[in-house]
Amino acid sequence: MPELPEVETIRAGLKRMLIGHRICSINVRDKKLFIGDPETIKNQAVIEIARRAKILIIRLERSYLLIHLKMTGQLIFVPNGATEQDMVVGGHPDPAYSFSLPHKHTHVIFELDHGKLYFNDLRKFGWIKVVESAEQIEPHVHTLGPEYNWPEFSLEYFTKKLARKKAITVKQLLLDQTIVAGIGNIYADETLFLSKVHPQTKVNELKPNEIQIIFKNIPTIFNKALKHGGTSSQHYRQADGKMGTYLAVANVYKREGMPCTVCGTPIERIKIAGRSSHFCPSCQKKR
DNA sequence: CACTTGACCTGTCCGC
DNA sequence: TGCGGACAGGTCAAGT
Repeated sequence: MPELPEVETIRAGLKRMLIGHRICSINVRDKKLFIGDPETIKNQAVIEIARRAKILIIRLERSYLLIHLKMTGQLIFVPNGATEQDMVVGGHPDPAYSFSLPHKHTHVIFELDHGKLYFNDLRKFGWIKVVESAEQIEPHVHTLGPEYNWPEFSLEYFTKKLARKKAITVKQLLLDQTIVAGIGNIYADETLFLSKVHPQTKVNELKPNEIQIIFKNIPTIFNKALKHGGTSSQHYRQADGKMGTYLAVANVYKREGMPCTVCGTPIERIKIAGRSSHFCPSCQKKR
């Protein structure tokens, strides 16, 4: 679930809370999710926190921590002196999705001089990796396409990339991280709704004006999601444990059977290449 | 090379 | 109530 807006929200939160603080100790409870030697990052201060696509890059004095949350990963910081009540985070209307820390899905605990950073991941797809130089980050980012707000992500670039695709649908295209980095299932659906393009439309059937509209709507959706602190349907939480609020303003994602916000037609859900895809059959006509 | 499928995990939900 | 199976969806390796 963490897509670009979610990871960026976590990055901003961690930056606010962790910069300048020192890692005192690391408790790795599941070694499978932690690549590298935890001892090497001990006593290093946090210098900067960056992001590339859905990967968090925490720069320490002599090392980098790379973190991918995949689907159910969480990074939550709890300051020293937090009360028992502060420890119960989540804020989900269903108490089953609120929790205190640590719990059975807490796999790594970073103890800093002013509090603890918890890495939780129900499905254990996420990972944390320690590297010693910027060069060692390269293998993890070299296949990624540009960020949505880089000058490299131009209409010309986007059109050119599309021209090399044939068989795939526009939904699959948006999920392809080598074209533009950071889009996942939620914002692919939301972008296509805003663009009035059916998710099953083949890439080589897109009209030039549709390509232009999709290109323009990618930043629109990302910026809207960032404003809402991301989408918390279940697991995603911000770095302070709070939920994101995008779901309340989503047009199609998780709205199967509910009326389209534009025309009232019930939203439909279909499978495209194994992923669920939500769309309005009236606003997004198939062809 | 373009594209598809399966694997990685664990919890929830649905139908019988 | 229990139980099997589908589903959640980011990414990569392996297969076509």
